[in-house]
Amino acid sequence: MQSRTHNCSELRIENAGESVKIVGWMENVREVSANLAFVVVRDFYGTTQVVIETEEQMAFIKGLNKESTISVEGTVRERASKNPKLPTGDIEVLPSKIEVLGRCRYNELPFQINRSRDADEATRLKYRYLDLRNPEVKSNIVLRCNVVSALRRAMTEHGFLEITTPILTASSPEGARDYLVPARNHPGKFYALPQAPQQFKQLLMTSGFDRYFQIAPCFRDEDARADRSPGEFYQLDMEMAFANQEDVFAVLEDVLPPIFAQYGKYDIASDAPFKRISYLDAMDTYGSDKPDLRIDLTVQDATEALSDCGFEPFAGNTVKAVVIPDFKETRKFIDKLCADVEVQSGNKAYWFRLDENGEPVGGISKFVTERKDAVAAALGLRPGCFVGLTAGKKLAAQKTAGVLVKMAGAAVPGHMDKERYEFCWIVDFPMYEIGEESGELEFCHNPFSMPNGGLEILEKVEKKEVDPLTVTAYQYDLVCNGVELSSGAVRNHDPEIMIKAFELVGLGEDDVKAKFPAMYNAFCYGAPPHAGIAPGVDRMVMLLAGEDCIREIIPFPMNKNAQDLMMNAPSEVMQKQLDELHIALVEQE
RNA sequence: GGCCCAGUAGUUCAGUUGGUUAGAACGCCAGCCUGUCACGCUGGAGGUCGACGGUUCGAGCCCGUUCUGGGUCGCCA
Repeated sequence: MQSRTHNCSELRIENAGESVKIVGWMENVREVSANLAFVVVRDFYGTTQVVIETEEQMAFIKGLNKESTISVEGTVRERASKNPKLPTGDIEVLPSKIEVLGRCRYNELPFQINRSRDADEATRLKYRYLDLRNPEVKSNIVLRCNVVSALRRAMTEHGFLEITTPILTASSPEGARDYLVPARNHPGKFYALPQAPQQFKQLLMTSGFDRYFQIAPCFRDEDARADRSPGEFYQLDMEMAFANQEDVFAVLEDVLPPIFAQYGKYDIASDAPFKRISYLDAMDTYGSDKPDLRIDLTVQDATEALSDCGFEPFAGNTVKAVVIPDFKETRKFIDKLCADVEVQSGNKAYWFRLDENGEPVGGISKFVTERKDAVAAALGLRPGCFVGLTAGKKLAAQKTAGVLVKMAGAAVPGHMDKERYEFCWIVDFPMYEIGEESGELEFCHNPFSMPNGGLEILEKVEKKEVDPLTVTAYQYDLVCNGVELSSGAVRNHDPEIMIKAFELVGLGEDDVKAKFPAMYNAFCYGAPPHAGIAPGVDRMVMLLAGEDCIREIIPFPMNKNAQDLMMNAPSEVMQKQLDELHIALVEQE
């Protein structure tokens, strides 16, 4: 006989009378009397009820712990009392033979399978193979498979070739901390795991491949966040030759909406073309370069109206305001909102309200009362308005206000249309910035991006005709519901412009050659203009699943400290291994 | 590395101003129950209150240190 004739979600009333064999985990036993019990068998596909009517079988089942795997041969029959809530609720299997396939040796599990999501996370991760038995947990992994498969299909249909690039490669001088791999045959030298296939894909373009993509593993040794797993993650990495920003946008605007519509928790996704917002506008209006366009609140400037009002934290600072009309929430609600903003942003938020007569009340209202008419005019206030305020250097005030917008949007009723996916492109990122530590001009993002204006604009900067801080790059982010899904750029494929871009930050041709030898050399042999982007697969699946924590959509996640509690990684290794790799450990202080 | 939150039964949690034997639900074990499906009923076992130190006649509760986990800032070309 076959190992099974049907899976656990297949049998229906039409199968009544058939001889079948099902296999799966013994999820539950409902013992109704001394010689009547119901056994729920669960496999990947669903559950099927097995009815126990003989004393012999009853004794056998009672000797088994739940979560053991069993096979059941028997006859399908119509249930005496049906369960309309289950697909297989009309039938049950009357067994002729029950076998144990894998005994569960424990009658108590670390957590109950169907409630594993409530359990302590460290325990879930240690027993991830049990956690994943929970259909609710498993479904996110299934979703991930479906999304990756759909992305592959769509990219292939758009003429992209999937090409794999090396995992063991060279350490890159800039960017995140690398994961290093000691080279056994080269004492003192190291490979690095790629932070992204960035240089390889640009080299593919230079090699004459026209459209490349890859579901690429990326490795960065940086600390975790709720939406950022430590160590490793996946990107839908893509690059197009002879392409500009619009070409890249067109591909993703074609590929993503159908996938979001089909696999997303919410049915509505933005139509193409997605809204485009310049970086500076995004920071001014939303206090964030990843705005959540489902929220209707925005940031206003209140520096002129309030910086000299006598409230110490505002003095000499930029002040930003988030106004919420017809505000009905309690003092307790406001305090929690401000506390949450502080935790999230690292900066304090302040507030006052206008009562029904338009008088400032609560929070810092005593600093506002004298100038209430001017403030109301500047911010467009009406009686009943709540005014959230942030202050600091311009960027800090903006970012804190941005956090306030997102938190208030989510918490105050009526300001967020949650059940949808709102995409936007953030464009025109600045090419340069003044580094906070160095005080010198530095690259804002990566140095591979083409400046808007090309060589000409850089020469003008050199001649002091143009402020370098006003130069923008063909650098863009794709944002969905306040999540940075993706970052990309039109690349700088011209060695001359590359050198000029480096010269402006005090570097030169030698630095370009030293830092990116392969790419620089390759570009000297005739490179196509090219552009690309790399949407994060994990973040995308997180959005589609409606999960707030990245670990929920990763099959075997690490904890926040980059440990795999199930595999016990990282772990110590044998001295022999260290010797082979020419590694000597020193005592840490 | 900084800051915030949490740690009490196998699991999720409650625990009053510091005061008798630390409770509930689920799970587990036993008994009962002939159509359950979150089965039901009765009973039972199960605790170094994360660890260490302190204050006190007395600490799950207060103080200090520390460990673990999560969140966040820094970091993430």
